[in-house]
Amino acid sequence: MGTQGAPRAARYIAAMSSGPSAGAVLRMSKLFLRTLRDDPNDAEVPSHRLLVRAGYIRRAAPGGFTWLPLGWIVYRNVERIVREEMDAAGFQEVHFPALLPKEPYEASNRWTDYGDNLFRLQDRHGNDFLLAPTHEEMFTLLVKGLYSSYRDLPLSIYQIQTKYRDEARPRAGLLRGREFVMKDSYSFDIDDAGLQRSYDRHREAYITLFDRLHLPYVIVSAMSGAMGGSASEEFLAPIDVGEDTFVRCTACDYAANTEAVRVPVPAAIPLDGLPAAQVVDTPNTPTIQTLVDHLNAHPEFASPSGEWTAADTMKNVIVKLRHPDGTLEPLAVGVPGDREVDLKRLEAQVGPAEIVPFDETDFKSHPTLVKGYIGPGTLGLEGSSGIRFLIDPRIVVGTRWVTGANQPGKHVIDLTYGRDFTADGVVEAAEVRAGDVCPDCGGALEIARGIEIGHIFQLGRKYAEALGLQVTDEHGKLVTVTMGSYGVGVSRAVAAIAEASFDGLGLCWPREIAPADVHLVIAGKEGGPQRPAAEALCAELSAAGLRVLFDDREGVSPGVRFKDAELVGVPTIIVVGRGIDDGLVEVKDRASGERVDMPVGDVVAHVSALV
RNA sequence: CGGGAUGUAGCGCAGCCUGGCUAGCGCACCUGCUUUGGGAGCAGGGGGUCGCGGGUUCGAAUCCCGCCAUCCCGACCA
Repeated sequence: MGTQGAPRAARYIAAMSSGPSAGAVLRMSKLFLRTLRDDPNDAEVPSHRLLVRAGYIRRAAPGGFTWLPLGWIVYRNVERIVREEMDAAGFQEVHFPALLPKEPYEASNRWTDYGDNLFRLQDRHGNDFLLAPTHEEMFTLLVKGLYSSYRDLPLSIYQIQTKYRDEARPRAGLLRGREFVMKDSYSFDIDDAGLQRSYDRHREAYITLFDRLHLPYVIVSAMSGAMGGSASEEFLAPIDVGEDTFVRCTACDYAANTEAVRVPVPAAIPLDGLPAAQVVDTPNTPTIQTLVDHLNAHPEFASPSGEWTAADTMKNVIVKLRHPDGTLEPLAVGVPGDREVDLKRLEAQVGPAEIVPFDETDFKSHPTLVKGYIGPGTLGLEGSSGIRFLIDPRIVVGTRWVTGANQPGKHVIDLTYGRDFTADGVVEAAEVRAGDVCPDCGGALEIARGIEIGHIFQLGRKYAEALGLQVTDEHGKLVTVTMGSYGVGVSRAVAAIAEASFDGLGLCWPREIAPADVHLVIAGKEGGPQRPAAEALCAELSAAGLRVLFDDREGVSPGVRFKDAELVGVPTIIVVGRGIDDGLVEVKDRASGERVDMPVGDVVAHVSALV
């Protein structure tokens, strides 16, 4: 990505204000650091385990961590890189409070839509406040207060800020806390084309950013969830401890969050000549498996393919939607019987409503529903139950199904969509499986896990409308601004980088992220030539602008020093040991484990070339 | 929010079932001596509201009740 003149100045300023402290020396004899020999009991994922063991972070609260000196250096390196790339893209930094009044969030409905994940509190007067989970409302109001013309747009501004979410279950250390740092940007444009350009600029900036952070990523189509809005993509680091499940095509570059996967719609089948639907006795078959077994055990029910399978059946699942205003609405979902309804996918489609189970009491209040034998006849807004009925996209005109006949012990065979039944709409709620068909190329999909490290949204006009952000266009008419929002988990990125780079010995940082360029180790008898030689080398490295972590501790055995150096994960380890009598020191690459002896006089040039 | 497990020194753990001396071990820490290329040895030492609150008992780390926290699996979410 190219950088123009003006951004370069911004880059310089950012580097000056929070730069990587060229030439800094951290002496381990003085450093506030204690490494742990054992894994902390409560840490499960590698990044959490190693960051605690290596003395980078320490748990301070449920879902909250204290950064120790090494960790804080690493954190600031990540933050600096994020800032530099935002500035380079021409975005401007602002900073909001985290503690905010409720009113803007009431205007956007997020005070309620965000649910229990929002930290709410009151001041001494009983006024409601929140600890912001993201800042769409505040950015919108800020722009509204200052700008009023199309001439001022486009605009993209960002902040790097502590965010709060009352997670049901904080876990995995830095990967999911209740307090975390996020970079959030917002774009403001006059029209959809402008929004698309702003979105694309952020997308490009994120690609540059994550490349620079040495984070592997997959860009997947996503749902926008509680943020509202339409187009949305996630940057996922494909790492198994991640909590996001996504699919990717094994043949083309299609990738999507499971919630956003679109099922290819099959072609309709002509209705002419299809067999008529018939109601048949299927006693004691309330589940798909019992139904399929029964059909196969009775030859009079001839299957078109020779043998009945769950895929020949249609399963109708009833749930309730709880809308943000608290009202409950029953909803029927029809999916092929060989697939479960994925409640997460369903919820993503019907948001902001939540899914709650349809229980025995609900069945009693809907007497036309026969549990285990529910079928389209009773479903639908026009049906006898009046329950809205949504179906899987695979159920197209001409497809035939075995499904409930709305009588105990009876099913209907060859019930044909478009002839015998219809639905109120289509919904993507069936589970996604490995091997499913790619909607782009028809290849096979695979399922993988990832850590969400970035998320970009085209919000559209939701917030601008709710909060009245309008500007005059070139004709002097008021138009509502369209917005985008773009997040990067900064503190999470530290853990994600650790996850992407650690090995069996410890952390293994990319150089620009690492707390130092070199880890200088003294390995020799106290009083021997090693210490003075190491001190001299340390001074030279520092003078050359290299950041040095210097293990100058006394009375520490070489084994401990080596283990600590590997655990801490600085990319280059220099050992001043027994070779010093011949003027040699050992230079080891942390990642590859390669070590070479070289004349002490060559070290500065060697390491400088790596940086 | 459901199911399970756990909570004892900075970290890792034993003790609890079957209540009873001063609550113990390893690592880490302090002192001394030895050791110095892969988490050293010996000797001595400091450090504990046994998660919190209530109860039973002559007596509670141990038994009972409640709460909190942590981890795992679900549910939910950046």
